[in-house]
Amino acid sequence: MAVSTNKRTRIQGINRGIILDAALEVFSAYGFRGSTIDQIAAKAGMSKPNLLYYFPRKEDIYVTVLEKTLEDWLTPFRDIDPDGDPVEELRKYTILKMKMSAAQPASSQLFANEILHGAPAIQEFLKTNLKQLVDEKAAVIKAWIADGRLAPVDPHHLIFMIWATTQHYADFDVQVQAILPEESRQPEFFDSAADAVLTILLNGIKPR
Amino acid sequence: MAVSTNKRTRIQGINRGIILDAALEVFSAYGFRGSTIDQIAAKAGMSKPNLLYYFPRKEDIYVTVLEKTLEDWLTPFRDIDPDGDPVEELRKYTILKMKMSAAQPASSQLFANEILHGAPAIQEFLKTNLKQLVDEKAAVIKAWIADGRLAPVDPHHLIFMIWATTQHYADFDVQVQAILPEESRQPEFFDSAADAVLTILLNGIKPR
DNA sequence: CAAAAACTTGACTGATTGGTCAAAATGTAG
DNA sequence: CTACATTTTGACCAATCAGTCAAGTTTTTG
Repeated sequence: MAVSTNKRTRIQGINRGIILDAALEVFSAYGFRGSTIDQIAAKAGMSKPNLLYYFPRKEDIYVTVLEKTLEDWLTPFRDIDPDGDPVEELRKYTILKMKMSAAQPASSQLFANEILHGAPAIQEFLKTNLKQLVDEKAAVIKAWIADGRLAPVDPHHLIFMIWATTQHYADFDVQVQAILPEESRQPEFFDSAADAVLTILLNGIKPR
Repeated sequence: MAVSTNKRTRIQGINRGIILDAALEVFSAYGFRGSTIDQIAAKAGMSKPNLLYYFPRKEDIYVTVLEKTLEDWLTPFRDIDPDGDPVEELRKYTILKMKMSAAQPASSQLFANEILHGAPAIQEFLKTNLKQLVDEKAAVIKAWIADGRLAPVDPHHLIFMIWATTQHYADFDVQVQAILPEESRQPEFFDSAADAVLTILLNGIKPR
């Protein structure tokens, strides 16, 4: 992490990156209201006024982290290939999302928290950019169905289902870990989770 | 709502109920840290000191609402009948959860928020009561699979999948509404959502 | 290497908010 | 109707926290 973000100078690039990394951890754990600038500053290893030198308001940090995160999570969705094999494309996408849930639960949690509380910072984005992208991919799925290469299911709800299921493992991790039998709670646990999810999902949408 | 809760006196019963209803609305919308006692008191139509007369600490209100909510959501899960038809039992359960997501999104959101932030107030409950209940139902599903009445899938992950998918419609409502085509955003929208979810899910788990 | 620009921070401020308290108002039992 | 218990509230307090400011320190530039 710690990717330099819009570096005007060398130091700016480094420090903005450090701050955003710290902010992701803090905001995802405690939510916007539950996080303090002091916490983020401490985690970033700098004083509060120094942090405010880079991001004048708490909200600026939050929105910046959120937007960066959103882009990350949308990339694999964009990459769904209309010319690929339907089942294979959806398997690939689902596995990728499961892997992201395992590797970066914090960013999924940050996003979940934002939506859960009414998406005050990104409602516009959802209604415009995201909606357009989803409509696009829904059309692709519709075409696959028309060609008889996928069972007839509502594309939007199929997309929701993949999102819900995969992100569940990041967002509800505490619950998953509390419930799963001890022997399943290994590092490779995500593989078997992906297996189970894919079995049900793919059998559910294969053409009949 | 406004069910009298452990009424010592008539007034206590009424007012505790009113407070808990108000608290559910406020906490689910803003989270624990994001909600203020003043907000809850205002929504309950009483002064802050009066509210604190019934629940001495903010956390007391929160925990009480959370526990009440949890019980509500677990009841239909408990009711899954080992002697019923597997596919029919899971269909019934899924539809019920979809309906609850539509009718009481606030309580689902309250719970989601708690888990999302590490379940500080109910971790013990998850590890003991909930785990035991889930293990029980997982055993039922396992038996169904052994009898060839259900496709072989990991029971725990199947349960997670149903939870994730159904609660998604309550917890991510803002996103769902932002993305769904306008013509699908009718009151009956939940029926078509349930349809789509059930189609995929049930086809995914029917014995092959 | 000197001057300017960029960066850093201790000390502070005002607003918010969880919780207290003592006095008043209301309800209830005999 | 009276005495007692319960309920209600305005005024207040202490802690927390976002954001400011002025005075420093470090880095860059010519």
